[in-house]
Amino acid sequence: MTPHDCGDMGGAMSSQPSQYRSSLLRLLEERGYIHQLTDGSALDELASRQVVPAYIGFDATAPSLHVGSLVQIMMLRRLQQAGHKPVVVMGGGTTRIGDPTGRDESRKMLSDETIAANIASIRTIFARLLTFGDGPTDAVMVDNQEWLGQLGYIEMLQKVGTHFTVNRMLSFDSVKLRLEREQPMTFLEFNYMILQGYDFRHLSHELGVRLQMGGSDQWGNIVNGVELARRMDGQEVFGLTTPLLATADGAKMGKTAAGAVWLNEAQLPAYDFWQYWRNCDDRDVGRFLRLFTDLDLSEIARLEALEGSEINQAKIVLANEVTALCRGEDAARAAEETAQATFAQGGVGSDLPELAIPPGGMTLVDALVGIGFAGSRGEAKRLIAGGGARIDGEAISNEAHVIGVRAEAIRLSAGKKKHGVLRPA
RNA sequence: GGACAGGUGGCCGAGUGGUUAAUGGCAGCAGACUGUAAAUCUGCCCGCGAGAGCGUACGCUGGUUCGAAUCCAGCCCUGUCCA
Repeated sequence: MTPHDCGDMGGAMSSQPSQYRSSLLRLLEERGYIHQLTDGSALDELASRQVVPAYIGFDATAPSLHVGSLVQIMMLRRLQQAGHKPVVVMGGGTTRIGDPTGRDESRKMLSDETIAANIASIRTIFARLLTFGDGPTDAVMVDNQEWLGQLGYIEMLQKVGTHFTVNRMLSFDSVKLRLEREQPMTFLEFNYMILQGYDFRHLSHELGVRLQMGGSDQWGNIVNGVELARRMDGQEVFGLTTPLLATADGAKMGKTAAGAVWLNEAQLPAYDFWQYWRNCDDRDVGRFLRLFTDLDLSEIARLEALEGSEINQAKIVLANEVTALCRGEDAARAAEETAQATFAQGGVGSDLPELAIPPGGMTLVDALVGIGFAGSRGEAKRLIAGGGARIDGEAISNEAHVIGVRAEAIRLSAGKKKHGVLRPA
């Protein structure tokens, strides 16, 4: 089944000239997006001959996607850059089922209103990175609830169910994993792969979509769709997956201390978003520049060759570029200026979180909690005891310390990276 | 429907009457070292309280006991096997 790769999660930059002729596959290959492909040469052929409408499905479980989905979003951008048509499929229907892939537990059910609101919110990030419209290579967004919601159960069993054998379904990783770990998998979830396969077939049939892309964990689901389209319509369609995006130290991408790295401003301020990229592992810089920025490969090669502390220049470029793409130029500039003022000059920047001090002053503990650097008073005290709390750069070890009101801004820090500003109310 | 095994802190996983806010690992936070990197070492890691302490917590509800995550009963949920 899922042909696992040989374990090379790195850039996989092939030194030999590309085997592909189409600008699409060349572009995707040289920037490190390709992990597996169902039929490379046939797709290459198709892409060099016509506009290929291609889709990627996204979940609607939260009001924002996070960095883990950015590879897929950027891949749609590349697709459009190469002259093809991106189709964004929102999983309004499948979110009601819950993708069991990589999960031990069933997902909570979301209400229709929540799902609709999530989709509306997620739409904003796509609007930044893709050009939508009615033209041949303009992006479109559809919600699979539109067709899945129509499907009657009997109809579904007859049309789609006959093409799946339980034997095969049981052999899929997503199912096997649950069974092996003796975790429950409901019939509802078991059907997820059928519905996702049906998505592909539907889009192929109705919109002429020829390619589905996704993360490497989606390989099984994608292949199901490829086979379903062939069986139901005799139509050849293609699948392509990206490498699993782990950071160099092995962590799944997109999670940090504070939680997921959200793409939407409402879920994560631009300054924090910028910092996420600024703080990436040295080893990830080149790969991230290729995947997440539009910079020329020659420029990227120059940046990633920087050694020692010089590499920090590349990280700043990375942070600026990605933030500009996802949040806009202004947000990127403000974040960089704030970082410069805060870290390089030891001052305070305009983008830092702020907290007003009441006339009578306030305790350090309350300030740390109030500004969000500590989740509880106890946590704030531990931070102070551990020597991590600083006022104007000076560590304060007294738990009962009271911050007085001053005319100028006071710089409050928790550790070396989290900084905030206190101002008189 | 039956037999058996289970449900512990963000996750994994010990603990089978008191010294258990609960061993250990992972994740996370902070300190040292650095380059706002990695690796390493050290400390912290339920809430409230300055503190003694208090409050909550080991699926749910009740019970036994001076005392329960630990014993008993009922219920809910999960897995394995059987029907």
